Amino acid sequence: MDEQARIMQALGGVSLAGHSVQGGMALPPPHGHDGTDGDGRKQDIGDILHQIMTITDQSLDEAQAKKHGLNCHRMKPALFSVLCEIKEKTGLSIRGAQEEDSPDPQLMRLDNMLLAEGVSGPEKGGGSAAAAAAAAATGSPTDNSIEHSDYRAKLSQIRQIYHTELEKYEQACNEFTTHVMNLLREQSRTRPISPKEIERMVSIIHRKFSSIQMQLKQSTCEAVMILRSRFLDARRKRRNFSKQATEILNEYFYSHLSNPYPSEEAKEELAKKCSITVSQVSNWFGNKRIRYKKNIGKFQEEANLYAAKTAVTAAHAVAAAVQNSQTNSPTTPNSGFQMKDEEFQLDSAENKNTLLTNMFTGSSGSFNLLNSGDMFMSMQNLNGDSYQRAQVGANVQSQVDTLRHVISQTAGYNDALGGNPMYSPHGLNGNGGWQDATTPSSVISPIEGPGSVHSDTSN
DNA sequence: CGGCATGATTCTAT
DNA sequence: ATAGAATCATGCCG
Repeated sequence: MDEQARIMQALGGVSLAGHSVQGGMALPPPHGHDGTDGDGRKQDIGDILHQIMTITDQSLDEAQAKKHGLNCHRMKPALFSVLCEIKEKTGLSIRGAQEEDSPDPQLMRLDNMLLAEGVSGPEKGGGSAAAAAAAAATGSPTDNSIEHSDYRAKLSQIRQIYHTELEKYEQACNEFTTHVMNLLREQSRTRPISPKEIERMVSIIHRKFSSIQMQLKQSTCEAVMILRSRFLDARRKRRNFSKQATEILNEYFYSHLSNPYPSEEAKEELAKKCSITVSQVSNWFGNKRIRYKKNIGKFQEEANLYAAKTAVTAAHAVAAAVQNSQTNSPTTPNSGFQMKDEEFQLDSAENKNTLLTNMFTGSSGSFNLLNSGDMFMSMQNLNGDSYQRAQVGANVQSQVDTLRHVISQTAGYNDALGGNPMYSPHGLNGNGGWQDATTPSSVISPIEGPGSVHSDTSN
């Protein structure tokens, strides 16, 4: 554009002095220069070219002075009228080139996509905090923002680049437009330029710049598409959870075998613990429940393993609790989870219940896992026998009753244990479904007294 | 490479 | 909206 300006200036400044062409308008060749003396003409052209080439050497003042000189030239009005006349004749053909600027469908598509992807349009994010807020606003909890944080971060990066570039282009466009308009206005003193033409020139410039913008938008769209596909691929690609994560999930599953439906809070906690998403936790439990149910026998070993693990964990916890019982306020050991909801505390109590039962039945060293309600349930299902809860319940019950007393004096688990002395395994019923499947274990009535028979015992 | 394990997705029923 | 069930697709291991 510098060049263009220079040339325009050169033409405006030089052409009249050189008695030649001005402002791109064709003039009839001056008389006497009809090719008879080729050398002289070449000389003239050479002069003009030289002047054009050296125009940059002129100072601004020099150029202004020259321009002023031209404007004041006595022949200027005459030339101007000639130019007007010529323009009258040629103007029509120029008009024909005018076209309506209909909205480009491709550009519209790009715009729509950028808008849909949140690249253009109102500020939807930018920062991760804002992204999280947006996720929360759309109704999806923290899950989405975690899952998509990487995607969002990349998207916001693209967005930022896009806006920076767009701004740059707009600025450049405005600058150039202003410059051209000034030039044209300036030139309108020496040649006829209507405001409409200036307008047209501006629209041409804008079109050129919008085509550049379109390229930018296209590139941005491509970047978003690539990001998207990569993100989706990554999501589709299955990666096994870490061993630790699987362990944590299994621990929870088997310690809540009676009702393996973690609450939202529990899921979030598990997700955090396992460094996975909440939906992954949900998937895992969904898969686990169904696969466990399908083939309990296959999972028996695993169940035993985790029950033992849970018991050991609880053993440490209770041992600590008993040790500290004299001095400490009640603590809530909870199998490694930092759960604070009532439901989980109850389950923790269940674990202790198992442990203490084992301890008091003399099965030191190896745990009598069958005394765990959940484990019992597992065996029952494995054998396909009817659930003889009452018998075993009584067996456990006597021990638990003893223990309740001890515990109530030591760690303050009175409520939890008192509420569920039977260990109430809301387990698989005859139909192969978990009893009270949709009811969190926390709803296990704390009012039920010892020996009361839970409704699901009939299964 | 085959077969099983497992995480994800989809469809259906509630 | 959620769980169950079926299914897909990939990871892993012998």
